[in-house]
Amino acid sequence: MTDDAGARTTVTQRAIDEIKTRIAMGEFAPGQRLPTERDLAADLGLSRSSMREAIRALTVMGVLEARHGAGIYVTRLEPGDLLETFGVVAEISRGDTLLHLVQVRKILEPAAAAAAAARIDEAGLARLRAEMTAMERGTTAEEIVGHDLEFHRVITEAAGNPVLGAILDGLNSRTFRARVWRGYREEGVFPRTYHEHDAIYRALVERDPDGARVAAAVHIGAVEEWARRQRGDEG
Amino acid sequence: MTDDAGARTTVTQRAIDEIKTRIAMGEFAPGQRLPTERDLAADLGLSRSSMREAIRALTVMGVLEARHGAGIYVTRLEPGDLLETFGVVAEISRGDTLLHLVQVRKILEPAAAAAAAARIDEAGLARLRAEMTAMERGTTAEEIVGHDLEFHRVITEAAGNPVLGAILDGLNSRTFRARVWRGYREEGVFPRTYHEHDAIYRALVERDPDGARVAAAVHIGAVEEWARRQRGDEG
DNA sequence: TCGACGAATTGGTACGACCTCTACCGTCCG
DNA sequence: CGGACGGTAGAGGTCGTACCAATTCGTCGA
Repeated sequence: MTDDAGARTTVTQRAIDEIKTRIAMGEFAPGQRLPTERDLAADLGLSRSSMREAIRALTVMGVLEARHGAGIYVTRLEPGDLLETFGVVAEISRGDTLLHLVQVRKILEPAAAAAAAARIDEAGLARLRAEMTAMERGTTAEEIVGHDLEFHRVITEAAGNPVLGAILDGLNSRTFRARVWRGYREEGVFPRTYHEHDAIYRALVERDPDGARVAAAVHIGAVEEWARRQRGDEG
Repeated sequence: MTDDAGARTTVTQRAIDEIKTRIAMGEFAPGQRLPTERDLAADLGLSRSSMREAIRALTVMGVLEARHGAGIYVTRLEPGDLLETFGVVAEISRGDTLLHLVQVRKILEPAAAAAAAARIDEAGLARLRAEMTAMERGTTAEEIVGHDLEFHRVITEAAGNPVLGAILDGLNSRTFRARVWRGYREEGVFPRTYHEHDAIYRALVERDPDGARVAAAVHIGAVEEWARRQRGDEG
């Protein structure tokens, strides 16, 4: 994909690619400050307006960070920064895509649970216990969902793969938000969720990767079933 | 997550969120045409420059598509459109993150292969055969990598989950693969790769999900091993 | 009837002006 | 002498206008 020599492409797009390339080449290192918008525009031979569009795009992508009055900086380029847009995808998606999202989660979450079983420490287990009880005691749907989300976040963190964690974070946000709107308790899903979480927790305590994998698969399977029923009448 | 009433946030960011929300709410449907930049800016009470930045950001995200002279349209909002930025992550990432990316692929690819085993048709199998022979006959690294990429794409397509396919596509982005293969050739791994692909292919022919899963895991495992060795010494 | 021209529309680019926030530095007071 | 205050230059944020370029579509002429 050699850039076709400035052919039919917008100036802004070229600027985006240029900056991206310079970062990939190591010319702009993580955390480093970039030249000013004005200098950068002059350097690439385009107007500040266009340069700003390019910078904004890269900012949304999580590659750059603009600090008012201070300058433009390259982010740390960690998965969490770069995969933030993943959550947006989940939020905008509708219909069958929602189901597909859950199915991907059904693949990743068990793997994360298995990895976590081999690595989680006592502090992590304690956090899981705390989230579980907090979830039981929660009153508002939003509160309960928040602890549910945190429960999963602790596990993905313990899995030790930030990329995996960032993806699952994005995947979860949508599912859980939907649950808030729908009202969690209908159909008595809440107690079942507790037991599923408990099963995952116990497997982690026993450092049983396969047990954790299965328990997580069961849990997400239930979510998938829920998503399948909801399909189509949302968004 | 109620938008904090125009607190400390830039005008452009508000515009991005506003459009995003309207799409999520269904006010702007996939494929639909939006008002003109000028109207949109007036509607949200900001300048056209700022509105353009917002639109550009959403364009890069794969949510909008601007057609010169024609107008701005919402994309089909399919996973392939939205997850295009995922490839950027792979292009920019370095060090440990590269390893983490491969590890995620190691989770997803076997699952995709297993799903494909149950669904792939004769045409798909024929394409796999074609890519394998083309890869054998290829001369340049780029050519070979292209067929390798296509081989995997056929499988993920057959898996029937566009989200999964889009993620794996991003993980396998050209630049990323090019970097992998650059080092690969020196070690004469080509023949081994062929055999690994062949193992996957045979499992698919026999409609053996578990066989396909294992074969794919072995294949990606080799890539992971390579990434682990390369870790750290690449810009 | 149909094709070509041209005006209106719409995104793309460029300046230039001004505002707001940040960081830095010199001065003044304790 | 040292820390707090305040000013100032520099950077991003916003705005408005003007003009370019691609598309669209209606109109006019062959």
